[in-house]
Amino acid sequence: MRVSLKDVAAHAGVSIKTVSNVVNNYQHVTPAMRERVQRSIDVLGYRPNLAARHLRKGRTGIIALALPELGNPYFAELAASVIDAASQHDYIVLLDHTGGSREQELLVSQGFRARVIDGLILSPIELETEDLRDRSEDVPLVLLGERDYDLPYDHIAIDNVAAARAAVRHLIGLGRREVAFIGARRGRSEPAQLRVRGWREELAAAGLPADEGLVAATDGWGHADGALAMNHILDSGRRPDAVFAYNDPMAIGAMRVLHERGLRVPEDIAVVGFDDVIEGRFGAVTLTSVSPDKAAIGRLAVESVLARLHDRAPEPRRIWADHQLVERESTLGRPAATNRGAA
Amino acid sequence: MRVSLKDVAAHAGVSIKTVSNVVNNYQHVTPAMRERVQRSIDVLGYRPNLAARHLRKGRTGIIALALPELGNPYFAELAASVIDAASQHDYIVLLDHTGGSREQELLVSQGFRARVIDGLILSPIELETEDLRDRSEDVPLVLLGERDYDLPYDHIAIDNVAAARAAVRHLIGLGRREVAFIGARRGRSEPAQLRVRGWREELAAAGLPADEGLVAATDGWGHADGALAMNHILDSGRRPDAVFAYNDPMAIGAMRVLHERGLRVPEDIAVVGFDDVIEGRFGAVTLTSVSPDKAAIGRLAVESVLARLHDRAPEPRRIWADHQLVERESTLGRPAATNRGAA
DNA sequence: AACGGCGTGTATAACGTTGTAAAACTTGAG
DNA sequence: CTCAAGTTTTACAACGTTATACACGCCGTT
Repeated sequence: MRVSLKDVAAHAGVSIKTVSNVVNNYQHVTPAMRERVQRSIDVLGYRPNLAARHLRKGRTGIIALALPELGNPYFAELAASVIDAASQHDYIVLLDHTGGSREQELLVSQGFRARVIDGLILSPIELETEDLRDRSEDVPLVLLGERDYDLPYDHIAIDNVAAARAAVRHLIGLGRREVAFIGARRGRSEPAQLRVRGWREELAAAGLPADEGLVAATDGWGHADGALAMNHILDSGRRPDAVFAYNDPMAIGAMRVLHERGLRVPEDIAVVGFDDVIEGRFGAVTLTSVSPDKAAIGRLAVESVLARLHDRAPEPRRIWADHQLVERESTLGRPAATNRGAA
Repeated sequence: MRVSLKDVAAHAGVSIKTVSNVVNNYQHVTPAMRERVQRSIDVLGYRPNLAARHLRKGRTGIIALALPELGNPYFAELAASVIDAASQHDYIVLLDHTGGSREQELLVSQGFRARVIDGLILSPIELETEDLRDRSEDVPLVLLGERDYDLPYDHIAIDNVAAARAAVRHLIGLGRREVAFIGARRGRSEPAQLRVRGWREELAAAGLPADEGLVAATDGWGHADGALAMNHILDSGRRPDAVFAYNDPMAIGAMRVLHERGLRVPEDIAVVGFDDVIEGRFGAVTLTSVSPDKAAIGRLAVESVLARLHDRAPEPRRIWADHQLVERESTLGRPAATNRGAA
């Protein structure tokens, strides 16, 4: 059986509370007493029972991180950064994945999935503002990612509109004129709305038409969805000279299709992705991408949720993380002359 | 404040234990009483306190899954499969990542990282047999992956030697004669030993020499490590006509180097990876790979750890999951004639 | 010599739940 | 109408921890 405070107390010949005081570094303990108790702790191999501590203090030391998709390396890297940040505050991270479905996101936000947590960091895809409005749960919630919510929760994200505009501006600067957008999500909600808006705004700023036929909606956000969307655009007879994808896996899926159809990247079509995942640096054509500061996002998310947990909670805020555009082969140089007006 | 059994009991005018009986579907409760209590539960919005339940029962309902690397999509997919399998048994998964370092793996195996778990599924990289031998922790442990341990724990893996032999046999069957192996790990431990052994055995079976100069050791198992290893082999003046990589990211890293150096895949050099990650299906050259049955591995791991937890524990066993070789473009066709003996 | 104040250690009562054993109700037979 | 046997409900203790309030001894001061 596991050894408890009582056993240590008996072994050291002191009261239970004194042992507890030593374990918790309570200040009013003489060095002699502290050492005597510590020796008993070491001898017996005592380790505190977290359930009992939790029951007493009302804290578990666990925060949950709910992500739509673990398979996407962006989220995997983000998870790693959250886990690291949390461990620096002696917190453990319970990873959950929602599959990006509204139903699962709702369950998570209302605390039905993981009921042993002090705080929750949620990266929603389909969840609506109204879904969160009547959240009865009392564990602190921090939102992550692109969606725009008007709610009393901290929200950490990069400036998606600005980032998308930078990507499109880069393409236009290379002489591209017909920039497709891949990954506007199908369905009533529009999670990619900010990036589409950035695309639209930057085209307008450059005096170019925003051809809505160059915006491809998809069901998911994986390689296959990007490939499907690219095929869809090309099958419609359009021939853009650039593609901006919602994320890197979709960009890579699109590049595969371009390769299959004999279109060269970047000569015929330039491609820009989003998230800067490692995979984009090792393809036959390396991928230009918007690189969010994942480490900062993870750190800020943990700090926000812990701040709220410890009641040092300021007003709910929107916190911006940095981003930058990383240029690689997929946008190298100006378009090949042959491509213009080929259709 | 949160509502407890006591509050519900007061509201329904019954004892605490009766409410508990209703919550736990205890059998000796009249339908009338059950409904009356249930109504109070619904009205007050009662939700059980897991910490108290844990303290009382000694179970948390959480199992930990410790993986070396979340960024590798193989592990991400595996994690998803474990999470799904666990949720079918009403268990929650706490994901931990060790970075593949011996120190972290040791901490995890001894329960210092996550101290609130009923069971542990660990995929070790560097951990030695001796490290686990004097494990004092009493939570059930299930091992995952390639390492070969002679210890009283369940171990779930595919037959790595057979899988590696199948990959090499496929290459030899295509007429390849100089097959390099990328990813024998540097350092005293040799986690890739089974796959190297398969490589060696199959070459021997085909009457081909096992040129140890074609085995490249690396520090890690990512894209960059594969690229480094490939460069190392080519810089040494050797010119293999096939490469078998420890995993898909390394294979893709190697393919990038081949592309940069103007070597064609598969004409000049065929490439086979391991794990069959999604990324391998969307490169300019799709990747032939050994595909382990990840869903089965996750399911078996969860079932093993829960069996041990519930004392239906049989002898420690080695459990084999299926695998198959998926052929794609990177091994399509026979070698180009020009390449032979080019060096 | 008595007293207040301070620093250190201790008994006790929670936290919310479930297992045990006993009490309180049914039911049916004599 | 009583009693035994069975069914349903209840009181209470325990799980391991920490907060509260108090007791004790030791100072220096009056």
